[in-house]
Amino acid sequence: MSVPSTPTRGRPARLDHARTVRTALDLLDESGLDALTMRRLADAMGVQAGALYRYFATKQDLLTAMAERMLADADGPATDGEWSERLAALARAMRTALLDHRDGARVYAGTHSTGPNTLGFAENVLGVLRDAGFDDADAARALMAVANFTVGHTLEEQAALQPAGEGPGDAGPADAGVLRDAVAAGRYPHLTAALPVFTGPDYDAHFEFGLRLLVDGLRARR
Amino acid sequence: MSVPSTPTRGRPARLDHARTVRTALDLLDESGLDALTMRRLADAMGVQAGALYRYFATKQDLLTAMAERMLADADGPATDGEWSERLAALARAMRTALLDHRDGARVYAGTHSTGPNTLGFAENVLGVLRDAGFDDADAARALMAVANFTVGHTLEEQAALQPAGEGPGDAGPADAGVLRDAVAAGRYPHLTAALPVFTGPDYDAHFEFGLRLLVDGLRARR
DNA sequence: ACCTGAACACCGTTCAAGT
DNA sequence: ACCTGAACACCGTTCAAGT
Repeated sequence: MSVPSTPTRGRPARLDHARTVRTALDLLDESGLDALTMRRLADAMGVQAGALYRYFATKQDLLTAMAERMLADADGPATDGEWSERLAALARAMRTALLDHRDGARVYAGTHSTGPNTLGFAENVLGVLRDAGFDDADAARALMAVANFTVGHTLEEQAALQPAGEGPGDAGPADAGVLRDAVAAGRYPHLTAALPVFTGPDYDAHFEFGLRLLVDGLRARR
Repeated sequence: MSVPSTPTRGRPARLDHARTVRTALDLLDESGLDALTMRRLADAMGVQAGALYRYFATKQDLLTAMAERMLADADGPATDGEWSERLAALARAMRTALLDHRDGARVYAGTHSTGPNTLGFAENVLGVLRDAGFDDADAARALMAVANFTVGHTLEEQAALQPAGEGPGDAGPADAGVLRDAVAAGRYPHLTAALPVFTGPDYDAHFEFGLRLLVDGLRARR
């Protein structure tokens, strides 16, 4: 009882689950997913690479823990208002949570967390939908549709964001020129007309458009 | 003029772009993306790993060529009928093209092809939408929404398909049990109700549901 | 021109041994 | 109990040298 309540006193443990995940997310933001290696993470924690395996059985487990932690920011209390606006707010929160970390969507897409943040988010979305009158099957499938769209969109958005040459997938600003040249080289009248919309950087509007389609589709179904 | 028109006569070249991409897709189907290394591909072609770099500047270029080739199967002539059914048919063709190869969605999501199959597919979708009366911006954004949903969905579907233990992301059939346990351990009334839909393997229905939402959303907008 | 051989600078993961 | 040191079995990529 008389021991200090702050366990950081005394010889601080160099490694623990939460601190390691936080450091990994910092490293992700600084250098991207491709540069996030167990060795570099160990370095950042002042430890040898092998020591990480006392806390994470595999690198995949680490990535899953990172994905779970990201979703903490999307797992807030549901806003009030109409079901359609509450659903949209949750989808926006998910996109924002992934955008908050470099390669966030790639990390999320490559894992399958069953942690409280991930399940809590799903629970919130399902609650909004079931309260709105959708049955179990429709609510479940609507959640999947919204989540899959959001992940697919954010994957694309973050690929377009990163500077060319970094990470896989030669997306990025330089990609716009490559795409323009490729479209110009062939006979793509429709693509030529639509090209300015693609190369334009207004991903907020793109996301809102797709989200609107899903919500309106759900409204038509109710 | 008198040389044989079949260049396969004489000493056959061990390497060429198209044959290498085909072999890489075969290897992908057999062993999955994580087992697709430049060394193993070189082995399958009867060549040293370094030799591949005469045809592909990086492994990323190889993956992009693979993605481009996959989409050949989605780039057929547009069917006739109503715009909504033509659009749905194109989305289904894309999903099928990705499903046709193990980890197909992961390969596709990690690349940004500007080849004729990829651009041709986009051109087809845009043509259907613009012919239906959508303006350039709406057509472009509708294409993105449908493509992003399709990729997100198929990513999820293929992750759930693969046996546990293989590839990253401990999805797979075993994942259903993990998810069930996690849901049972917490207080998730909505998730508990919806769980059978998630663990059920009817991905066709899941895809059709999301696709329907998007199409109905577009109909409401026209 | 096309490919080999060998190297460079890394990886994830394991595990006996130290403290 | 927690971490080190060192190894194992690999990677993607480069490049002089061969044919």
